[in-house]
Amino acid sequence: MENKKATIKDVASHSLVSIKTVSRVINNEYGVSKTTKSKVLKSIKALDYNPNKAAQGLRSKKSFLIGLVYDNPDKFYLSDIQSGVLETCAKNGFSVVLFPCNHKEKDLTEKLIEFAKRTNLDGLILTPPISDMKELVRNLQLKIPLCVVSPGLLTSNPLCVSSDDFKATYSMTCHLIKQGHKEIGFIKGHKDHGATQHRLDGYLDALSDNNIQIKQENITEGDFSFDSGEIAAKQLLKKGASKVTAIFASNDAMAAGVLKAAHKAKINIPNDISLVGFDNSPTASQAWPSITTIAQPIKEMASSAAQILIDNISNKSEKKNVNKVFGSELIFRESVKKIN
Amino acid sequence: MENKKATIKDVASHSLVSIKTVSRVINNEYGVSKTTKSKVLKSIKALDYNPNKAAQGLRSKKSFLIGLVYDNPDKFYLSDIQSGVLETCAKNGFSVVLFPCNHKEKDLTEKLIEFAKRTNLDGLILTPPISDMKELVRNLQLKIPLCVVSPGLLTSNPLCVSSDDFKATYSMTCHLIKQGHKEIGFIKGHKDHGATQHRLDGYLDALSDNNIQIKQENITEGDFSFDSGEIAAKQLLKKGASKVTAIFASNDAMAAGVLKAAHKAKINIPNDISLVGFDNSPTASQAWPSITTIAQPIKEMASSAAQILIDNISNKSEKKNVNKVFGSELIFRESVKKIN
DNA sequence: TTTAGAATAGATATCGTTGTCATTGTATCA
DNA sequence: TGATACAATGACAACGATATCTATTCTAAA
Repeated sequence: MENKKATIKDVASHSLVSIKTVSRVINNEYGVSKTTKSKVLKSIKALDYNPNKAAQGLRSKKSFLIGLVYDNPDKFYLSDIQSGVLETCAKNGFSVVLFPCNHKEKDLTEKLIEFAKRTNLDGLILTPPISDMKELVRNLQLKIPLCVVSPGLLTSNPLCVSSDDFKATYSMTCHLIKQGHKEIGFIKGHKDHGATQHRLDGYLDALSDNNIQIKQENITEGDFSFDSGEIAAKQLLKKGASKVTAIFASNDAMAAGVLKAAHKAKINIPNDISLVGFDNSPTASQAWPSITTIAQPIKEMASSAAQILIDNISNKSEKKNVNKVFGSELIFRESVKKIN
Repeated sequence: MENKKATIKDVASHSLVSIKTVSRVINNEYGVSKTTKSKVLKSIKALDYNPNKAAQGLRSKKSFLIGLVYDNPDKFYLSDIQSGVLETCAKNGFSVVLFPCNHKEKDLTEKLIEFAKRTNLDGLILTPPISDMKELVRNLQLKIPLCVVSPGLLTSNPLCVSSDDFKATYSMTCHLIKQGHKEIGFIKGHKDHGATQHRLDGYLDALSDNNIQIKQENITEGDFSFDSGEIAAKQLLKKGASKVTAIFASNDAMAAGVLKAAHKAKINIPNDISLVGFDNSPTASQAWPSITTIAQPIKEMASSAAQILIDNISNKSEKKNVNKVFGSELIFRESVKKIN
């Protein structure tokens, strides 16, 4: 049978110091001599001691719990976000509480506050499209430490990690142009996502900068879902397959939808039409043909968000405005063909 | 500004009862009159009181935390598992702590025990392939309440939810046979997953029961990954496309791999070869052609696992052996064609 | 009426930590 | 040498709930 769990008292008497000193060692506090510290550490190991989180939390008014808020149907994206946050939190002795939600819900702000209070969270990480909701972010950050991931617009929120969607889409569009494409269809993302506008802007600016006329009929609505990609593709393609020579889908799921539509319409990709996506999800590499796309370090971003948030919670030091921006990478595959 | 959070004392003095009575109300304990109860509940609402989990946990030696252990590359599967567990835990006032791991890790049992101790978990939910590790399950359940999801073999573990993989694969194989297929290729799953054997057995028994000869060359290895499906398909197909008329992949990811291999080899599905998968993941519905597959109520299973575990933790009553079995559903799509 | 037992309520100890403040020891300075 | 500063340490209260044990009130049966 297991012995009872060791407490700080056991460690204290084992190493012949006061419990306060043990506490100091546990929390890496200032004012413990090296010899005492190593003595205590030895006892901790010998007794297989783990601080009781409940007691720590009760006394220090912390819960060591961070909430991860999301409303994103993309499982691949979510999975990366989760593992990034998870790893960093674990490293810092924090646990993660998931909060899936519906960003269209009316009382979302209240629900989140209620959730944070009920669960006694130390902080919250918001992912798109929740991080895009300016008003919500503003209200929420008055109540609880926040770190937002890829917000649509730079808000007044002090803690933030973001990606360079504009630059990435711009580069990719230039790449298509360099491959000889001039009539490039574009499928927009979900209108509630900040990234949607950034990606569109990258596309538009690249066209302008290359003196290519922007045509509204080449730009279609989508919502980041596979189905919306398929529908949008039908629209772009029915205007005569001769029209657009390439399609830029705002994410890989929609690009996969385009692929399906093309298959159905017996349009060959990339021979008839080139295709690019965004996200570098497995969908893109597993499709046939494999899809040229843009990779962002989602996991690193999430990891970084967690670290920034934890530092902010733990540090009594001044709160700086942090906004870490991550770069993207173009991934070239089979779905793009040079023309002319 | 927010007032300080209300404590049980505030509620007690607000409703003019003792803190113990409030505690009784919170915990739905026996021995509080209806009038007192409603009075207290009113105060709780009025003061917007939430019990402090840390204090509750400290005193009652519970953490209200459940660990979800997984090592599964299938994001869709995981996502369903997570949301099922999450919902049920939230409903019961529990939080979920995720524990991704590597099932091949040597000291996994120790790591898990360490994790459970450090985080002070009240219970653990194990998913495949961790739930398939008999030895680990046996050792672990001595230390902490456990609920296993879809274990390969019925262990002595009292808490368990499982699916009828055998029956499902059997039915689907019979379906293929009814469509005129006799040479049916089969791609096995990862050898460490219990489901792998069950699914194979369903296939084998269906062939036997229909007096179809079992051919070892029609059965290939796989590991549930897209790539392994593609490789296995190449094997099955190179033996002359005339050989097998249908392929049964043990999951959808591998079925998608088969699809890619077929595309590359200019083999038309379903006209040249029929294809079925297992899992009913989005992969199957979004593929072109869409893939006939088998749906299991993963989310419900996960939800049920959480409920069973929580009941077991909370109930002082006798611990029954629980093994809830869930049925499957055949989903017919475009990838199967009747022949002859 | 009496009384047993159920229903209800309260006083106080306790869980395992950290916070506050006091005390000790030791090196440095005038 | 004595004063002083500062590092190192400890005693004890407090966090907010539940557990235990005791006391009161109410109800219904004897």
